[in-house]
Amino acid sequence: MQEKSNFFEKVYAVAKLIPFGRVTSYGAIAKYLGTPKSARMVGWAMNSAHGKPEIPAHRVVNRIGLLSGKNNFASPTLMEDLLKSEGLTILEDQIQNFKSHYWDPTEELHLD
DNA sequence: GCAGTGACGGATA
DNA sequence: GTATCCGCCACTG
Repeated sequence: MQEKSNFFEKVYAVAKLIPFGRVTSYGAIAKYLGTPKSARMVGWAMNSAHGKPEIPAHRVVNRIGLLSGKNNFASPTLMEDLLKSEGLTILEDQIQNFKSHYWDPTEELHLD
């Protein structure tokens, strides 16, 4: 099948590469795709990721580690619950020590 | 077909 | 340092 949006496919690919206990930001993925300004589209892509359980959308948060999309999950507490299960600390819908768990695809994947 | 909106982010005032 | 605007691409109304 022809992918209507290659952008989404890339987002999914990166999201699935996020290691356990790590998190990244929409902008980081967008940047990896070469369109750092399209961070919104990354979030939109994650919205489509609902039908793709292999995509850890809960590991994708905004730039400050805020669970901005938790409301979009099956349950608003599912996102933080999953993150907590990965050893992360969530306080007021925000990842504590987010920077330490931050996973940048442009660095970890060694952009070639 | 046009306009508005969206799980964001950076820039400008 | 805080507040507001614009831009990005895709989807819905």
